[in-house]
This record gives sequence, C-alpha cells and structure tokens, in this order.
Amino acid sequence: MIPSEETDVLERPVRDRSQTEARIRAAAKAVLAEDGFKAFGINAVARRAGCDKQLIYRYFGGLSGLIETVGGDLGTWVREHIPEDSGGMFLLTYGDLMERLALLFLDALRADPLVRQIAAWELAEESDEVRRLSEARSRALAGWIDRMKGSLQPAKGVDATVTNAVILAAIQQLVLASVTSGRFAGVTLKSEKDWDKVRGALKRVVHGVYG
Amino acid sequence: MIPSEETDVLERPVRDRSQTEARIRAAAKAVLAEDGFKAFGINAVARRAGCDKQLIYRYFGGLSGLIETVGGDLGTWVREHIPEDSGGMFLLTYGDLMERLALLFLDALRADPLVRQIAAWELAEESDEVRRLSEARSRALAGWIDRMKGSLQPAKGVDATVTNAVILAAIQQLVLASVTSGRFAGVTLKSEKDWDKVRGALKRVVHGVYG
DNA sequence: CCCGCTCGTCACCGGGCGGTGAGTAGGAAG
DNA sequence: CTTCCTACTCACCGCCCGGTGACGAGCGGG
Repeated sequence: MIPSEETDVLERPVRDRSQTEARIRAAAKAVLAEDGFKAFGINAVARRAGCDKQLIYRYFGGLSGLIETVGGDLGTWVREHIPEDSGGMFLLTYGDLMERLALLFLDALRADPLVRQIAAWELAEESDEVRRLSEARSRALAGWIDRMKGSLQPAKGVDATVTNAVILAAIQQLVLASVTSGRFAGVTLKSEKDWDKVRGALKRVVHGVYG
Repeated sequence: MIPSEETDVLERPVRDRSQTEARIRAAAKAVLAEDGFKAFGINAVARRAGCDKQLIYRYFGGLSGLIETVGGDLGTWVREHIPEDSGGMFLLTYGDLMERLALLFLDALRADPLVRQIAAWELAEESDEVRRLSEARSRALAGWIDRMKGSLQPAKGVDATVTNAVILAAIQQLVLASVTSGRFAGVTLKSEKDWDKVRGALKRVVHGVYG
C-alpha cells in the first residue's frame, strides 16, 4: 500500500490535549461497553483511542483516574436514559409508580451495555475503583427514585426500600443473565415476547406487594 | 532452613493418579471459591494442588476438561445443600412452598462461595465452559423445584415459571452484590438483621403474587 | 531565528499467563 | 539387579499485561 497524503493527514496526531482526553474517555467507555470489563485495561484503551498508553498515565494518572472520570460522566446517565416526568400518567398509587419505575429500569438497563458491564463488574471484583463506579451509579438511581416518587407513600407496614431493592435486583439479574446466557432459571430471555412475560410477572409482583 | 525428613516426606509426590486427580479437582474448587473466577487458571490450580500444571493437561485435557469435571461434581450440589423434604411442614398453598424455596435458596447461596462464583462468572463471561457449568447448576435447581412442588399448582392466570425466575433472580442478585459491595440499591446487606429484612420483603412479595 | 514547552511516540522492563517437549524418579514385574 | 511403565517435574516458548524513561515533533513566544 502506497501511503497517500490523506492517510498521512488522518494518522497525524491531533496535538490538542482536551480533544485527545475526550478520545481516551470515549475509548474507555467503548472498550468497557463492547469488550467487557475483563478486557478493560491500559493497553486496550490506548489501542482503541489510537494513541500511546503513556498519555493515559499523563492525563489521567493511570487506570484508576480514568475510571474515576468515567464514573463522573456516569452521574448523568440516569438523567439521560430515564425520563424525569411521569410520562403523562397520573400515578395514583405507589404501586403504579413502582410498576413504571421497574419497567423503565428494565428497558434502560437492557439498552445500555456500558451500565450493564459496570453492574456485572461490581459483582465480579471488589476494588476501590469499581466500588466508586458502582456507587456513583447507585447514588444516581436512588436520587432518581426519590425525585420521582414525590409525595406518594406505600402502605404502612411495608418496607418500601428493601422491597424496591428486591424488585430492582430481580430486574438487574435477569438483564445481566440474558446478555451472557440468554436464560435464567429455566426461562429463556431473548425475544421481546420473553420480556413481555417478564414485564407481566413484574407488574403482578409489584401490585401484589403494593396493591 | 535445614530440610528435615518430615518436610521431605510431605513434599514427596503421592504417585497415585486417582488421588492426585482428586487433589487437583479440590484445588480447582478452592481457587474458584476463594480467589474468584478471575484468578482461575492452569497455573493457579496447579500451584494450589502442589503439583505441576502438566498433570492438569494430562489428566483432564486442560482447563476446559477440568471445568467440566467440576460441573459434574456440581450436579450433586443441590442434593447436598437444600433439603429434599418439606421440613416437617404441611405446605398448604403454592405460596407457602415458594416462600420456603426462596428462603432456602437465599441461605444456601449465601453459604456457598463456589456456587456464588459460578453464578457471577456466568454474568461476566460467555464461553462454552462457563455455559456448561451454569447449565448444570440451573438444571439441578429446576429439577429440585419440580420435585419439591409435587402436585401443588399456583392460581390460574399466574405464570409460575417466570414469576419464580423473578424471585430467584432477586435473591441471586442480592447475595452476589452483598459479597462484593455489601449493599444494593441503597440497602446494606451485611448483618443478619439486614437479611431478615430481605426475608420479610421476600415473604411479602411471594404471598403477594401467589396468595 | 531559535528557544522552550507541550504533545506524542518508542523501546524496554519484569512478570504472569496458557501451552509444550524433553527428561527424571520410583515402584512393579521379570 | 535390570527393565519398563507410569507418575511427575523442569525448562522453555511466545504472548500480553501494567508501568516507565528517554527521545522526537511541532508550535508559540522571545
């Protein structure tokens, strides 16, 4: 292959620090989302960003700093992916609210490989970096729940926090399992029909506890 | 350190193939359970077993064969860890049955690091070996449910398979999250008091859907 | 023009990984 | 005692990892 002027121009480094930093950040998210946390590392990110790994050390102080930056970006994930309002519905009961929250969470998690990988990472490894990542995600989600529920209160005698955790845990587990194995506990999780069944079960569960 | 006769005896190889195979199998489970699936590999297992990794290739045909063997042993896990009978209770309703199943599954999973690691592994990676491992676990669990439920039937109109999957998914996710991060969705999962809250929420959920 | 600073690259290090071929030790059979 | 088979070990390969020190390339300010 004869090097043309165009490739020469394209392969020339940008020499713009902020732009390069952005490229590295984007590459980090892409590697994590597409190749999984197992493949996540200095070399993989640098390769993806098309620059030398030394720049990651210079600009972010190594992997941990880069992860921290990604976690910072993640704070906006909830706002980007889950609608803030009630979608034009009048949520009469706490059960209605939780049903809507559960279904939104299900679809949002299914659609976002980056957050899925972070969730799976959290289950696989305990390190400070991962912990900070998942804590950012967890805090954002909790804040969103608080904001959304407004003045609605569950029936007395029901520990809403723990019950909601159970429901969200079920959703997260099913979504994570669907990606890698496509099934859980004898239930296939592939087609949209499968997910409709899950939605139905979730609705029944939610209204079973909250009325 | 002067080599004593005792250490000499202890470090001497066993020269008994079946016994060495058993040592390797035990080492594999120990590495997986204690160090996690990330650390699982030929070198780690051989180091743990105190023999050369070559033996793993010779006796098991490499890592995949060894994993398969572990999966085979896993088929007996359910029978070992979850009681077959109804614990002297008369399970009058399907809801009672599922409550008991849920609580048993919760405790069994909390107590078994090996199975926890396999479950986490399944969420982190998609490979044939891991798939076979988790399928063995899944099949065993499903068979146990079938055996236990006997002739009890849930209320009509409720998809018991999917609903049960939702409940088991919640339990698995909460247990896995508790090990690495000690919390999920704002709920701390450390003390037995925390788990009592979870048990309460699970009971409410189960009897909410099944009556 | 050249200095100096920043952006970027390259080569290299030690170490752990999965994988393999060649060689050793030790007990049973003759 | 020798033979032979089997259990077992050792040394080595190539690869990729995270991490670092030294070197060039380009651009703005004197």
